[in-house]
Amino acid sequence: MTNDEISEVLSNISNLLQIQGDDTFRARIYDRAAEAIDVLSADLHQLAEEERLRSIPGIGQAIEGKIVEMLETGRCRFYDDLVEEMGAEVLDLLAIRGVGAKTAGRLYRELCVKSLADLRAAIDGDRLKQMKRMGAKTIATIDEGLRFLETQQAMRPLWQILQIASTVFEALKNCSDVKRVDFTGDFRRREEMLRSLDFIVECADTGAIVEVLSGLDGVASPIIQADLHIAASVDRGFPLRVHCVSAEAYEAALLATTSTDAHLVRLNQIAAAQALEAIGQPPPDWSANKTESDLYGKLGLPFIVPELRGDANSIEAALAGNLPTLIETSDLRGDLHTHTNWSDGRHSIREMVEAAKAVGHEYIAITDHSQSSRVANGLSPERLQEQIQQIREINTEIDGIEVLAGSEVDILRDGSLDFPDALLAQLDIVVASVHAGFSLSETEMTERMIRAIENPFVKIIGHPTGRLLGQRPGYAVNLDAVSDAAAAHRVALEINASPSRLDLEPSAVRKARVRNVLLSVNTDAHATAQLQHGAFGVNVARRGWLTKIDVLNTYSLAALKETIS
DNA sequence: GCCGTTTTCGGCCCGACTGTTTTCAGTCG
Repeated sequence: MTNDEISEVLSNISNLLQIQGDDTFRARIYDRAAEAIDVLSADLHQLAEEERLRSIPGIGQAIEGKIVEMLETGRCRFYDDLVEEMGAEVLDLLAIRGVGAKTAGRLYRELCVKSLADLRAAIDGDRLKQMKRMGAKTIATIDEGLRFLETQQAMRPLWQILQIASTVFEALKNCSDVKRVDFTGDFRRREEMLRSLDFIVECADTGAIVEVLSGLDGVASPIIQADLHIAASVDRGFPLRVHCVSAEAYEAALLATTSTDAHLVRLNQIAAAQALEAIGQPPPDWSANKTESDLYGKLGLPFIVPELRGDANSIEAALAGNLPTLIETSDLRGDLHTHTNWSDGRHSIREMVEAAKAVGHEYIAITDHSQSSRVANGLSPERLQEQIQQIREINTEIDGIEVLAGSEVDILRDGSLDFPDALLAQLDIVVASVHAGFSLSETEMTERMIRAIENPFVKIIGHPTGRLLGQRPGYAVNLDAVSDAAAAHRVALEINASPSRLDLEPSAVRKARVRNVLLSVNTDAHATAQLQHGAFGVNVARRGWLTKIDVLNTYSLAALKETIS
């Protein structure tokens, strides 16, 4: 098992113990151990071999034993027994905004709520009212949080499906009956939230596909459906579909399955105007043996990339000759939002800088948290001074990359910043973000963010809506007003590339672009490996119609410095 | 369950905010 997997098990143990009503101090120890492993730069296997697991703060004899068991057997019996007894679904309750371990525990023990569905039934059956300290407002908050999760239940964040997606892709590719395979559907359009995982294969034998899928860990109940589709599920009931087609029909089917209905309907209107049969299932004769490019060409259109096939707008733009040349991941020349172990990151400044250099970046900004973010070990003004000093030294010692001294400074409730201007003035770049006080009204939040934008030292607004994919909607804010202010003050809005954020989202990016806002695709990396997450952000940027010049960190170092000076 | 003791049990932790209370319990970042 990997560090991350072991950390997750320990964190789940902590939550299950708390829900069960165990001693909170005992339960929290598991969470602290999970956190300690989460920020650990060393490999647990290595530490175990050297018998140094106990050197990790918060890990004693008992947890050491469980870690060793997991490393050796891939299982933890103590955890398995808890799951056996309580069910794994009770952990889903903790994803609800406003429900922590205490409330989940009371719901579990007093109302026998063991899943989101149980909670829905309890709320609808008015059973929460009977609990102590459970007033109308609290119930409404829980109901609202649950409703949000219910809207997300049929979807999965892209990152959560990535691993199994690549496993299935490789297995299909290696199947001797399969001549060709591609991703299609939501995944190929690079949606950040998927409704299904779709593949298209050139293969005459659907039975062979079922056989391949049956042999894969993490894929459940593959069956052949009518019209050569194979349906299965992955990741607790998430739909997986494989479309089997002939060589002649392959690319027409790829086009049809990649496009949303809106995109395909518009394409077929154009086809109809030329007296051509509609593209669909089965593909018409005129499309046989044509590539996707040929098919668009036949309709008088340039090739439209999958990311822009979510609606018909790209077709209108193409007809008008206004299709943008979209940004590529290779256009990114630096990262302007990263963390180190000075605050809540895993690695040192030097490690982050070396890793950024390995990614191919020309510059990296170190932007640790500011003093108000106490849980994130935010830097005091004194520590920031010290860090600036150290960054300047490292910059002279390391060749081939420029290290910028920065800060991800909190935007306080009133829109003022968490550090005085005199300190911000010493930094090369300031990212300003909201980390607390999410419940302001839209007007207040908008004013708060605009006030931050108006600060002359602020160059980027970090994760502008605060959303967490599938977990938390963004806070109420008027993004049009924020965009206008950002454009006026030449402050960039961030596309936070952290796969669990992807904030701004594509439609907001597109609106910002129309308002002449500069954007910045940053990883918000808290560990060296996360410096490679830029591609997730570029997906969003592409779906938001961005070209290279719309994105601050595609600039050369000189151009960047001029822009942010 | 972990940690650190003038060493074997007693205390664990960060502060703002909210809702349900009338002094506090719980969540969140």
